[in-house]
Amino acid sequence: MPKVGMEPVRRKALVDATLRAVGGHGSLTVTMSEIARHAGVSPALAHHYFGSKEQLVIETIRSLLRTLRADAVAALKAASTPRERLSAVIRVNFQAHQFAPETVAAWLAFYSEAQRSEEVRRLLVVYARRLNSNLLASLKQLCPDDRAGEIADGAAAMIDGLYLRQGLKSAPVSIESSIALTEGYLNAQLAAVAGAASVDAGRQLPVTREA
Amino acid sequence: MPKVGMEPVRRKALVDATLRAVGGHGSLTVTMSEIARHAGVSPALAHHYFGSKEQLVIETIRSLLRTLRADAVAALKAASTPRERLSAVIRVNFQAHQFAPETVAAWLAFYSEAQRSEEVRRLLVVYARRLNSNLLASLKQLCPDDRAGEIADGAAAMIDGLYLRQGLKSAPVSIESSIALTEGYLNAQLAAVAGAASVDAGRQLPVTREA
Amino acid sequence: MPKVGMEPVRRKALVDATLRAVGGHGSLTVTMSEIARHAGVSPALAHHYFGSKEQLVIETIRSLLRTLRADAVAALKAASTPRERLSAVIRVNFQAHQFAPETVAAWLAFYSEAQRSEEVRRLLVVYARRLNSNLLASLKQLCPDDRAGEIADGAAAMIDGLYLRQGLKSAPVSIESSIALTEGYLNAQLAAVAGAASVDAGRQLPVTREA
Amino acid sequence: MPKVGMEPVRRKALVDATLRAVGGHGSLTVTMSEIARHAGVSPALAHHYFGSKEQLVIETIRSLLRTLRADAVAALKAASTPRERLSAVIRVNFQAHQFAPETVAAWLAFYSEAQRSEEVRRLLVVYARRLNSNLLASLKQLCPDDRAGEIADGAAAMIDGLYLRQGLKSAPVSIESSIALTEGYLNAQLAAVAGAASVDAGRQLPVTREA
DNA sequence: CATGAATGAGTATTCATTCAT
DNA sequence: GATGAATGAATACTCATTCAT
Repeated sequence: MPKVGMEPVRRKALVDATLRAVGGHGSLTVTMSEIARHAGVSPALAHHYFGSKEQLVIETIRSLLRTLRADAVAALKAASTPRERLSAVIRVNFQAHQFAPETVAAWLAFYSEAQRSEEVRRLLVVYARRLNSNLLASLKQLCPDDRAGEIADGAAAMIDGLYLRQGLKSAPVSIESSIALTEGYLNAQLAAVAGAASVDAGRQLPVTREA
Repeated sequence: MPKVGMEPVRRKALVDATLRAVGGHGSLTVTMSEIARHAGVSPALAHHYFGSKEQLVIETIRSLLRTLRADAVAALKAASTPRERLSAVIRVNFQAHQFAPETVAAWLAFYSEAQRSEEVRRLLVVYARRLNSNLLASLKQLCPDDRAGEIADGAAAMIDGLYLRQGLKSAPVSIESSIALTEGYLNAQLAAVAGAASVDAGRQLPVTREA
Repeated sequence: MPKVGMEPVRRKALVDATLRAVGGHGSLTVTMSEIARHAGVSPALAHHYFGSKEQLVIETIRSLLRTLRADAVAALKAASTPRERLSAVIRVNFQAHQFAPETVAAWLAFYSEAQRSEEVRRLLVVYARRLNSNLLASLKQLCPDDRAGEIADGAAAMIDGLYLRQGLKSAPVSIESSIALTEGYLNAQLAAVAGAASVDAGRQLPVTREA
Repeated sequence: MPKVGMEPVRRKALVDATLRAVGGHGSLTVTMSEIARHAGVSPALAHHYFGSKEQLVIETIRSLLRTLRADAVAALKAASTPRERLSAVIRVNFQAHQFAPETVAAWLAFYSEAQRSEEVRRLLVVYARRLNSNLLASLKQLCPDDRAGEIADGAAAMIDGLYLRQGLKSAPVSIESSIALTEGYLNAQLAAVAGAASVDAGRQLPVTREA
């Protein structure tokens, strides 16, 4: 006996099932039947709610990004200095759930799908831009704008690369090491900027412009 | 009009066609027919020479890695100092052919496939290890072993991450910027090591051990 | 217009269609499409319900053997003496449906398949054993055990051989002749046993042990 | 360097290879490539000499029957009485080579093929008729014509049936048992005829009409 | 709300056969 | 005389999707 008000429950179950199935399988070649089985419903129901596999996948990516954004917002709120905010961003990206092999595998599959689906590509670009701008906002308070942009690009690339290697499973880079590596990058780059700044101190404004 | 001695010609044509087709399509869901069409032969011939799609894909990855290795060997030979060798490794990875959107897309597809095919995973792990050890060999001549390991991991991650972003196409990180970013990372890390070394100069051997 | 509860209907239709198609074609090289057409459904549905052609064939053999067993059980129940039971077994094997050219052709195809499929071989061995033991049970009540075994083997071989010839179509051995031939074999063998027994009467127990 | 006069050599090699391959595989689904490999030549050569797979198979059956006939002729020549000739026929059919699992499997495959190929059917019918007439010729010298016909049919069926069971491999009927069973059948039937004849002695001519 | 039933459109793979050399 | 090269046609099997219930 079908109950009313099941729609949000089913939608969430299907989205979660998709993430799990795609993650477990490592690609979007999972069948709708398998996804539906994970969610404990019939494949027909998945179509009923999402219209197509493509849409279900897109909703799943959206959901993943939503979570990531919420986590980032929460972490940023708890940080008080620019440097702390940078660490917060890094921590969020490497938190256990995101860095789990399953999730990483799903990310990979989505990146791959981005080659074909314009909408998926757009979503991933949005994610990439947000990561960059999160880093940039804090970095601009610690160094000149042009350097900030470079460092943000470098840090973002390193984060993504650490994900990629995690996807190969055999990579010996743990969560802690990943965080340490990224922090180390930021420290070294900021130190270099600071060193240059102190040399140039007579001609240039201090780069730290804490709001 | 069949001619003798076509086997190597066809094999190469098919491997190239696979790279192109997978790259263009962004995933291994390309059909054998499409690959064969790219190579100007019938799908049956692809099976005749490679036995299965899986094997054709594996040969294609092997071929890609072979090229990359040959390029690396050549570049390393032309470099004379450890620091130059590091730059050589970076340059090879970002050279135009490797960094072309098509090739990058193919790489992504292969990484995704690694989740399912043990053999593909093994090949990619070999590549990852080689990149690391290429960096490591030079770094160990410029800084203590433990730091060398960390810097190698960081640089490798950054390289892979820059690839990933390249795959999204909308990323504004050009070949030159990618190289600059990675070089910047190495410079900053090595500078940090050198700074620490000069501070510790009384207790520690100089880290530069140019052969 | 899909109706619920169709599964058993479709399964039966497909099994029947397989028997007909294999029988008509004389070998398992019939295509799934042809079988499905016989059953009035799509090839995809056959796969949906049976998973593979191999399984569909196996289910078909199982069904054929099930029918044969049920017929044998019924016929044996109606017989009261050992000799009548022997006749019942013979009659069942040569009844019109089993001896139809189509069914015989299917049997041949299955025997041939037994060379490749272990499971098919097992099923046919089960059938062969059952035929033997059906004959043996009655024969043991009419003659010594060792003779009973031989006669059972001979009768079973004759039955199978008559099938084989029926498969060639041009053989002029009708159902009635087939039955007469097999009955004749039993009569002659049992007569020989009886003759020998009466000669040995002084030294040996009577072999007839009617229950 | 191809040699002249190879044609008969190649033809024989291919026919033998076909028998072996079909026997080993248990059906005509063996590929031409496999047959050719067995014969140590290219598939193209098989076509060159036989035109098609169908023709190669037919030639193979023809060759098998030719051998069988030659063996029968030789065996019959060595026998002097009708009863000995019957034994000779039986012995030939169960001689080691004919009764080898591989050969039996090939026979089965041919019987199955007879459902589709008119020419194969004709060949097998010829074989069946010859077996019958070989038996019949001798039987007619030992009993009245109508009884001779029945006994020949029975004996032929039994021989074929023993082949069929041999094809299932698990059948415990050895060459010797098979011969004994068939001889036993003939003995019992002939004894029955003789018994009836002696009873009818006053009205009927003696059935033994040794030439 | 939910699903069993059903299929069309595809896809890798196989294989007998052809042909230029 | 012999074969490597090549393919068209076929076939089992898959899967997203639809629809009546």
